[in-house]
Amino acid sequence: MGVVGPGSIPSPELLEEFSQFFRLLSEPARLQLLCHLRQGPCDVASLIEATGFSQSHISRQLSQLQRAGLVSCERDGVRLIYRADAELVEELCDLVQKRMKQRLQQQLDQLQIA
Amino acid sequence: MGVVGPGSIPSPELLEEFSQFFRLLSEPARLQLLCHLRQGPCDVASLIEATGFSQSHISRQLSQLQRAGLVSCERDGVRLIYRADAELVEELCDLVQKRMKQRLQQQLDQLQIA
DNA sequence: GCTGACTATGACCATACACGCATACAACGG
DNA sequence: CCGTTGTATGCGTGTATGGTCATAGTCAGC
Repeated sequence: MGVVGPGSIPSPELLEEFSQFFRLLSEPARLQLLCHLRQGPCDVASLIEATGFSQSHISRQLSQLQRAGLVSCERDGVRLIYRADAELVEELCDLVQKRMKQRLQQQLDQLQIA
Repeated sequence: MGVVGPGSIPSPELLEEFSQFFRLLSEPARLQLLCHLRQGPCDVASLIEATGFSQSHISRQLSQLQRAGLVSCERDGVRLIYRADAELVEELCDLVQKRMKQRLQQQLDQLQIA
């Protein structure tokens, strides 16, 4: 039984925290950055190159992810090397994807019957 | 190794799907509705009562959740009884909460040292 | 069919925020 | 110290969407 599960209603504060967290992942740009960083530590220039976003945008998104503890950085001279810190995001995505597959399979089965 | 994990960059389409899903959970109102429904099937009137939101708002949010397969409904005469369909959301929230605790504990430990 | 209860939808406003541009700030090399 | 390079931030704009009100649709009973 989880915090959201049967038997309990989370406090508004907790609800707010959850939603803020999920909001971070609700932006393709941020998700994309996380994916790239998950391949290994990476400097900002590469992220700009890989995503095509402006430097200022990248910077902002990274700082948001950093505040949430999903990403951290260290200096290498004048530039920053970012790294993804938690496998949490992958676990979340895996769960979601598993569910997506289930749903599609069910819909397929429905069509088989008809 | 997951879809987001080391070794792969999800396609833009998949990225979009993930973000759309997380966007659903990024709204406290929807999360709240899910929590209530997770306690058991529930009619709309009760949800309005419990959340204080307008009927139209509830209706819209529920239809979004329904499209995503997180919620379903059946008629009881003229009214609709909604139910939460997947334990997925609870699993997601549990993971996030576990991570939140970890982070807070780490910060606590940092303060203990100083 | 008409009426009344319940739900969905169109129109609308307010706000949040994704982006880019310009610029200020920080760190290294000369 | 000053220029160069790399990163953060103030500002403006456009778009998406949360939220409400009014209204249209849907179902049961008379």
